[in-house]
Amino acid sequence: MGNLSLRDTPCEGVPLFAAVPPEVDLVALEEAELRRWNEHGIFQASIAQRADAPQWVFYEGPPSANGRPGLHHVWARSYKDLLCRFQTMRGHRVERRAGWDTHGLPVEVQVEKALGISGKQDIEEKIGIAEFTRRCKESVLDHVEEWRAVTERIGYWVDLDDAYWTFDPAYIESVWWQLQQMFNKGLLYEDLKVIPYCPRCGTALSSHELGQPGVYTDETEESAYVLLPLVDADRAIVGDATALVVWTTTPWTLLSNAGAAVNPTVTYAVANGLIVAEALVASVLGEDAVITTTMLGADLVGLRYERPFDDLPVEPGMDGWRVVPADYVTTEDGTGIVHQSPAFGEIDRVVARAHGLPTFNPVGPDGCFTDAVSWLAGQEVRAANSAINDALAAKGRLLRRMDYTHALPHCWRCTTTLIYWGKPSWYLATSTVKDQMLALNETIDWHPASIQHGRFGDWLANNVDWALSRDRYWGTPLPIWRCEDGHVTCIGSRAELSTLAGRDVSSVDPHRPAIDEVTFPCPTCAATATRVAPVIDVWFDSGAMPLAQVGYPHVAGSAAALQYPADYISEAIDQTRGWFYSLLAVNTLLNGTTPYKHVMSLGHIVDAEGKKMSKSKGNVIDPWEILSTRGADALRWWMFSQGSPWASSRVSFEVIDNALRMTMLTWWNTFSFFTTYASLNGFSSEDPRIPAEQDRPALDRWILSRLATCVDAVTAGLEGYEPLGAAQAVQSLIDDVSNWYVRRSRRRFWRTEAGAPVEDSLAAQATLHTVLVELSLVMAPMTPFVADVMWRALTGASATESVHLASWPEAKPERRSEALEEQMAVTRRLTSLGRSSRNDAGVKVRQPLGRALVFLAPGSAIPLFDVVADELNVDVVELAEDLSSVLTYELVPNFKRLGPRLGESVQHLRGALAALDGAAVAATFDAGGTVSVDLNGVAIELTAEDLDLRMKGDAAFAVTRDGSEVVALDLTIDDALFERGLVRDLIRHIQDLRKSSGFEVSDHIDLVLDGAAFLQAHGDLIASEVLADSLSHGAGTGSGTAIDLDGQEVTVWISQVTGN
RNA sequence: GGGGUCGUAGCUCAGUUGGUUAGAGCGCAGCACUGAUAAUGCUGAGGUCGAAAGUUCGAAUCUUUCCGAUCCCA
Repeated sequence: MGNLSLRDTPCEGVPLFAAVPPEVDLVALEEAELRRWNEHGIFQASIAQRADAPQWVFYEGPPSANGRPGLHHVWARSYKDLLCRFQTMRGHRVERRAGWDTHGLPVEVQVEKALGISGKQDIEEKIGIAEFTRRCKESVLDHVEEWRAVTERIGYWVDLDDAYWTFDPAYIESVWWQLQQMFNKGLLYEDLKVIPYCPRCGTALSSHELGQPGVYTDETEESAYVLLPLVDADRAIVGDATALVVWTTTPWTLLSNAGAAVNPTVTYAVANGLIVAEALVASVLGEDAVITTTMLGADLVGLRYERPFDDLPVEPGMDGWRVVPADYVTTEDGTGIVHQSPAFGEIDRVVARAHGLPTFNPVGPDGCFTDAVSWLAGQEVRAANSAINDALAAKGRLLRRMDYTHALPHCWRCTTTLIYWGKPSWYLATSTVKDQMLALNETIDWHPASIQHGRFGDWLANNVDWALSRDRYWGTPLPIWRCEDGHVTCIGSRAELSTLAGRDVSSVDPHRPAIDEVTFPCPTCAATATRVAPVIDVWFDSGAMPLAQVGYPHVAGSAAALQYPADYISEAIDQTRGWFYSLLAVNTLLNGTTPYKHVMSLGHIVDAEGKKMSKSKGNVIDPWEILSTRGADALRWWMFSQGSPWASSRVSFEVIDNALRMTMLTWWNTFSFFTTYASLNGFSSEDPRIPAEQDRPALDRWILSRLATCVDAVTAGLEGYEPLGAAQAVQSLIDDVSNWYVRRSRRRFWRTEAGAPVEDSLAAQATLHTVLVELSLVMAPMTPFVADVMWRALTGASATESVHLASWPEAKPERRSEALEEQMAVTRRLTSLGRSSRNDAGVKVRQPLGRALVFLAPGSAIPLFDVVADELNVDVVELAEDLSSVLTYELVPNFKRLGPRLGESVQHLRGALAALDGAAVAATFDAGGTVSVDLNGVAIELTAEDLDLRMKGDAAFAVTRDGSEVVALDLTIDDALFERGLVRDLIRHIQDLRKSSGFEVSDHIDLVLDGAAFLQAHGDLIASEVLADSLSHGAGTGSGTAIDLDGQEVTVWISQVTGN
């Protein structure tokens, strides 16, 4: 019977499947898909078709476009895209607006480099602020193009044409308005900020500059143990103490002393009339010092003392020179009491602010004492240490002076030793909303969960006010104007500024320097108010993004366009103190709510050695190297399937190729296999003869159950922000489809067995079709390109349609059968055991065997015996019931049940069970009985559930065992079995010959065999297996092919049947 | 120096509330299949779960300390 006669009759109007080759050029495929998506506006359509659907809000954390996008950016962008695509298919409207973080020091530094200049002086004098900020903007725009290209190429769907830009005037005005809200609540204030400062260059150094090699080198300074005499102290607490002792390595800061800090939980002692931490008495006061009293630091709080120097005038309301509590104080060194000078130590400043200590700054920008300290005026501060110690000694306030060597930072430009110096700065009072932020943090769903109370929670708990101002150029200008009398006005828009200025400045560039030129009469005193110099921290820009991206509230329609809060944000873990924090801080200050509900905090991409990628190490992988050779889906799939998103991941071409081969190409091959035969058979998924799913063979129902299980797992994984579980579920399904379902079903696709019912083949094709269609749906968010190509090929969709416009597959509980899945699992385990037996016995699968005995644990699922038999090439598989002759049971306690009941003695139970006859126990349990076992003299009753019965032992068979499951192969090979083995061998050789002769798989042949007379009895089998229309024995014409069948020579002639 | 995360097979990584047989892929060794074929599959070897102590009847899993890696901060 010819193949054509077996063709299904195609349904009208339903297109046939085109055969797809197994080789695939993913890069070309993806590029074609990108063009198609663009041409037909698929992304826009995916949002537009859900115009009335419930929103699922996503915020794009704006990348700072000051460099080329690297692989780590692709990493984060892939996870963003993943969930946005998923939630879209789930039926949400997911608007995604791109955003660019455009301001900031890194941009300025890059422009400085490009211009060959360095430092603020150069910028102002050589270039001018106007030209400089113009160049900064230009530089950002340059890089955005590269970002755009990568973003599109990886399939990250985000609206790049309607992106928000932090330099946009509407954005800046929204930032201003948000700052004004905070200012009006008294949350924006000016105070000193203590910064590492180079007195020679007159500039602060950034932490980045401090991180340069060679910046920290050892310096020796004259440190001092200083007495602070107590004033009006309560003797009940301090006993005979007369003074506190503090230690400082910077005596020059004593002029501005404002308080002394103790740790409230540390024990302090009075010895020789002086107070120091008890643990430090010997090191400060000597081994022979005698302790007369001890007390907790908390007891000392509030004590007053005489200030060491009184050069600086005390103003009304100042309340200093007392003991305050501070948890950071330790007894590692010094005296356990720490001198506080808020203008010269950042911790001091924070402590002082918390406890109302005054601040003095007698040091000028040149690093020298000012005239406020007449006897030191003009002296460089560190050089004055010795004179200061002399003065203390003269007053009897110096306990000890000594040289002390420690590492200090130096200016990388001029090697001058840096000092920590207080500079006026603007702060946001975030610490006033610390508890609120902590409470909001409890409502945020973090992935991984450890961030919530770990890195992020810790960071919030230690919150200090946000130092907002930056003395730079390219940033959002701080919207504060001040007159000579110090009256401060905070504006919220250019319109407001116009009103104050009495002229229209609503189209003035809100950047420096243009905005600096706008002045107005102070609303309080009418003196001229000018803008204060600083710009704001770029992190505020990004934190203000939920409102600012729509220009709220000034832009018309912005209130309606607001999307707040976000359901989902995702960035790398370094954003914990960056964007994750700035978003929460800004919005807590503004309206007391969290701006995001779910966060995915990603690990870093590192190189194959686990080192962070950096330009200086030269180990950076350019994303294009992968995108142009393996493609975006390969990269994405590797990311999602390789491991936890939050663990750092080692990337290399090797691991990506591996992921590609293992799953993507297997998947494609299965797809190709399906289309090959669907095309050949003229299959239509609408064919009315296709049996209903529940009427299909077990193998079909099994893979459909596995499919439903997989869909459920992917849904749960992506709904739960745990993509790894989703990817693993797909991976395992693809493996099951390819390596079990297709392999077991191949003959059903061939359609060559004359007697086989067409329904069976249709069932197989329809089943595989369903699996592949749903697989393309669940893979769509992960590998959007391949999924779309497959989905359209499988559904006959046109070029304007897309899997990304489709709905997520529904859960189909009716398809799932745990029992069937377990049955198949047992089947596969037994098959594996049987193969192991064959391996051990050295009997190849082509050689048929008579029977296999299988043994299962009581209550085990029953395998599909015919499948096991077929896989193992045995005639029968028998479930053996009485094992006592060849096998026995090992009785293992069910620890989970018995542990709590028996306690410690459970450990002896296993030994006690050895005395029992396993087979007898099994029989008793089967009959519903219980057994009694003697455990250390106590009789214990055990039920079937209390014991795990495992097979053990061996027999005259080839036996392989794993746990309770055993396969014993009967190795007896009689003449008949042996002959059948030879026939299989011959068939294989003929198939080889067909192929080497260039025949198609569907070509029919005429076959002539000469030799090995026993073959004549197997003619029908041979003929049907090799598609022989005729088979004759005896010499053929021409030269045949000689085949050796275990010593018997057979000569074979084949020729193609023509005119069929 | 402080804090976070991580240490599981030669390599890259899973491991669901603690349960007595710790898994996968790659690599390696052997074998099979030959109608998805320069493809694929199977079988196997390989682990004192970084170290030590503790909690527990029982620890890869919980606690503490130490060692190492890495990130953030100073």
